[in-house]
Amino acid sequence: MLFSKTCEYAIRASIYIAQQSREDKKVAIKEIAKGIDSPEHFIAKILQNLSKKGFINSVKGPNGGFYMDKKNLKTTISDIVLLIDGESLFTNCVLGLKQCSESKPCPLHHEYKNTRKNIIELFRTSKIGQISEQVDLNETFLKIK
Amino acid sequence: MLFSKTCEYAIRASIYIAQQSREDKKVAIKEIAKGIDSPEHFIAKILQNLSKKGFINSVKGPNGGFYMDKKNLKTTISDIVLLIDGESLFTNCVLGLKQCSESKPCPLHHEYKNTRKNIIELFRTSKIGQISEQVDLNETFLKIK
DNA sequence: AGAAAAAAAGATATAAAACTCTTTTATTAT
DNA sequence: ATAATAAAAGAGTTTTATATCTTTTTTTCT
Repeated sequence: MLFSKTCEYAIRASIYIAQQSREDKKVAIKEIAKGIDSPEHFIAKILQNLSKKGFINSVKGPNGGFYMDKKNLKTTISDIVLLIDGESLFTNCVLGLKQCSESKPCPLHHEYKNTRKNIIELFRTSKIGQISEQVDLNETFLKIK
Repeated sequence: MLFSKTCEYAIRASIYIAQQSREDKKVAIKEIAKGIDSPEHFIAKILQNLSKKGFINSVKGPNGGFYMDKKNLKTTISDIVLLIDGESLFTNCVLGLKQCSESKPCPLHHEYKNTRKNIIELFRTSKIGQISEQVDLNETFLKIK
């Protein structure tokens, strides 16, 4: 697994919120949990965190909920991964060595270099807003039963 | 992280054993733990498992220890990952959807396809025996302090 | 002002991963 | 045969990730 469960949910939730936001809808936790098939209380915690860090917007009270403004629609997968899982996927040694580097490489360092570049590039260029469009067109899905 | 800690240790230990085996040395758990900088009792469990599944060879008693025969030197990283972490890295949806597929893809499915192919190819073609040669030549390292 | 809705915050519970310790079994050398 | 060595096996602990439950705060609507 590349991501923690928390991170998977965070990405899926962000895409869900983005999709609704493009129609100017705010969505409540309960709806998000259903929409991405995640535990309600768990995703609540995650949304709280995303909100505190400014990746999503929120309004309390009746007719409140979560949404994403123009700026936040430009958030990338990479941004979310960095927030939730930290930079380890992008920087840590694939074999878990603390000091692995170009000059003192682990046995997989050079072999893995290109793949890592691939991963970083992919997630850096994937914008939540853009991704959500495909979901809106029913080309891709956030939950599958 | 691509691998569990257990899997990282398993790979490093296998490479270490392979390296020593090419000089026809058997190695004890204690030496392996030192050689790859891992918790001794933890790696013991992992070696037990690798041995039971036939990926490494072992002999009990004085002058005993672990080694790899010709056949086992051909073991790939992929083989070890499959044994320890299972196939999830190679097959599971990157966003954690249970039913993600070509016909019902998650929002990252197509984007991630190539990267995944990369990962699989890399680990399928990386043989422990071959990797251990670079370590022997001090070109790459199993622990770095 | 009061009731209801919804997120924020805090505390707790459960499960899985990582790690440790102890006992047993097999092998070898004296 | 006995003692020593080393892996195998079993059981236990600690830590981290995942998930749940409860209370508080903010906002809106009547």
